[in-house]
Amino acid sequence: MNEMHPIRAKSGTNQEGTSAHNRRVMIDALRLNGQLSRADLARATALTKQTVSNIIEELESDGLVASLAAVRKGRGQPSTPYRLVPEGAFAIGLQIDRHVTRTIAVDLIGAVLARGEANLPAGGPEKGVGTILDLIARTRHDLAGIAPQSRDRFVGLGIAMPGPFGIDADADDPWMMAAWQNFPLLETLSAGTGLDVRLQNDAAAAATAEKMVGAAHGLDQAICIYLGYGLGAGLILNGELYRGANGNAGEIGMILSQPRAAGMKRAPLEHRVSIASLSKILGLDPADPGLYRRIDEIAGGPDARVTAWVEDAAFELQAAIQTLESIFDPQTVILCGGMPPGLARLLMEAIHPLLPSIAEHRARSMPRLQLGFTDPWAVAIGAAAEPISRTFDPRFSAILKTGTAGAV
Amino acid sequence: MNEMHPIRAKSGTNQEGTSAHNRRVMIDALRLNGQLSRADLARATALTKQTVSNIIEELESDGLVASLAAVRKGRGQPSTPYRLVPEGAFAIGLQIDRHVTRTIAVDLIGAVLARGEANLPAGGPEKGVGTILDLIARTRHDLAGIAPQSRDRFVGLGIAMPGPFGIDADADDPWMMAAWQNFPLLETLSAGTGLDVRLQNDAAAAATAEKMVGAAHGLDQAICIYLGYGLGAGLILNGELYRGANGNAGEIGMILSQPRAAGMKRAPLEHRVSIASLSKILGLDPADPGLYRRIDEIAGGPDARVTAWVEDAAFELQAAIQTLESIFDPQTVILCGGMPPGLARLLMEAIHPLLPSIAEHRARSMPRLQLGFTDPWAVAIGAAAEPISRTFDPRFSAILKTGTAGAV
DNA sequence: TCTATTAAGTCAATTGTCTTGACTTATTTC
DNA sequence: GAAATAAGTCAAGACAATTGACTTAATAGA
Repeated sequence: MNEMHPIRAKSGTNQEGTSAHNRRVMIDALRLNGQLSRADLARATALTKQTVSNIIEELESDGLVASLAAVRKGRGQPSTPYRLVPEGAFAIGLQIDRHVTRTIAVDLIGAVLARGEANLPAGGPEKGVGTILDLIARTRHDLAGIAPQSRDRFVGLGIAMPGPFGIDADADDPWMMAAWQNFPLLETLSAGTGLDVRLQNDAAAAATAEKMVGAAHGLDQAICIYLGYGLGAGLILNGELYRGANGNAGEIGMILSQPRAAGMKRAPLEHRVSIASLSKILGLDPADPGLYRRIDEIAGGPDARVTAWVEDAAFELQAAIQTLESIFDPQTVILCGGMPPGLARLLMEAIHPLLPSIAEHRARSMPRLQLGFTDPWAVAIGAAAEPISRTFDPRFSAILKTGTAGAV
Repeated sequence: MNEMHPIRAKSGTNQEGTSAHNRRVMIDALRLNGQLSRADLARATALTKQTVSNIIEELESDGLVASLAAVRKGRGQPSTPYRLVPEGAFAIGLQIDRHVTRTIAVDLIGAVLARGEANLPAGGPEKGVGTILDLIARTRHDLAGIAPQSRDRFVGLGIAMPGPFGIDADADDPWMMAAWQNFPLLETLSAGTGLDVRLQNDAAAAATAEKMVGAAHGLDQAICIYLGYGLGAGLILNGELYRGANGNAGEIGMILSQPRAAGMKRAPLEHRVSIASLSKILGLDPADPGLYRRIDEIAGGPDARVTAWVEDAAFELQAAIQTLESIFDPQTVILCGGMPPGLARLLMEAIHPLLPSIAEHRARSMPRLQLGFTDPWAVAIGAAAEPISRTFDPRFSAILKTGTAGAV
């Protein structure tokens, strides 16, 4: 029917989908609980002992899990716990951040094994791609020195860069991020590295990092506010990063804040709450490689400009947090970003007390707001964690026949 | 391991999960495309013809799908299209809305077959439950008159009432909604009706209605703003209603709007954008059963109070829509609610032009904002649609062994 | 110290579901 | 009228989880 319109339908599944899901569930359970016996896994996943045994045997021969010494605990045969093998998989993360690009190599458990950094030449992607490919090659080489088995065990290359994507960007953007967005980056890097390449915005990457090895580890509903050069949020909903219809979900920096007084105009939140805005106030050059150190110095000794910025940013963040809580009803909100830890602490202090919200409910067992990574490398780590997550985390689309199944 | 802490893990799946998913996918495809042949279904779902044939045969013998006359279209054997059988399943929806309660009976395709309404007696749930059970019984009786087969084909009872849930509510709430929330409603109604009972807030129910039979039909990423006595949003993310950690996602009425001038305090959005706030301004009694008619009359003839409220509400809604677009990057935003259509039109006009946002992207093919149901019955329809959706729509949790699988 | 109990884990057969490839049927095109 | 095309069926096969009995190895209790 409907020759004209394509038929809209979700994909079906089969035994392969079942098996792939169950393998992912095992890995996820080991990631969350550290180590579990086959019997533990059977109970936790509602599968039978036999099924778990078969899957674990497979995963072991694939080099993804390994057994530990048997433990005696009470009556019955001692159990043999299993753990993830860090060297079971590797991924590369690439951050493209205006004037600088960073690479990170991580293993299956998200541990950072190698990193690299380079300045991006002026002139946009045509020139920058060479630098990037060199940097990736160098990082892979470094990684091969530490973990020779990595050569055959890459699951992908994750890229993080500032969003939003697919929007006609400001012409006056000095960093030519618009040019980067229009450049066929995925195709070029896929061809240049032979890896499976995906793109996410930097806030999403930061959230991926928090989920894999940070404050959101084990949480299924968490909102990560990422305060870097810009402002964004990574949305972890039902255990997965939410991307929206066009991959631009979480662009809270583009929210227009209400005019605060008559005559004031609505302005994007990012204009008040970002390292870019702070740099502007401090008269610093955002291209300065030592920017973070400079900000750290200035923020350390009391500085009226910093205090005013913090107050203003905190005012907006209070509202943003209250808004996000009202909309998402998350388990927690995590503030992270590429900023000096001292500045992050000032912000956290200024944000408290939080505005009242539905987050103040009876069942709360976790702080409403937590501080996540403030390391400038967190985005690159998240970029690297994305292929690991995509390949090994249980998710709906991994079950479907046409879903991007990954390789588990 | 970890005797103290329960093991955290997702559930595994098996052949049953596979089969259940594939059945749901078939039903979903027929719902979206109206009618499809087995071959169409095989192509659309990536399953084999044989598998589709087996599943369709089963669904047909279960009375959920039926064949239509064969159609010749080009070379090859004519195809036999299948469609959903409306009488294949039925559900009851119950709306509890302060002074009034409504019931709706729908079939598999979401068509309304019976409805009922009653005033809720003062005195809260202890007294109200009797009224409700009577009303449900009456609706089931009416339905049995139209569709005798409904007796054996109920998939559940969906309840919608104002949220948020689990929050210590205002003591000065004149409608005793807090008492309703503390009352063991699900248990009582489950025992009283023998049906599977679920609860959602009214905005979520409105979104469920839009998804099943309204403006969000076939959309996977849509935000429904529900403007009724209160204000809320129903979030359709990846084709499913998002509930948040505690079932309170979408409570945008609780967002504290920024002070608009020095000296003004932050106030919940709901205080400006709701029928409650309009009633207050107009000096109307919200308990008046004729409230909507009265508002319609007043809004019809130019009225300065209405104009001022519309302007104010539209100002806030502009910001709310821009915020939601920035956060979710949805395909569209739908404004719906329990208000006179004339008022809805005034609001829609006043909201335009929309504030700029990432929704203005290159690939846009749908209006950023659409008007959905303004029928006061929409929430009850959505409540009734929820069990249908839960039972027949493809979703992750339906695949899992311990997921609430429903009965497909 | 011996025995019963408990729990982990394996073995072999079974079941349920999708897949495969050949086949039948019905229609249009040339 | 023959060839091409597409829908749909048949029967055997493949795959993955399940079942129930069994083995192994520990502790608890008499």
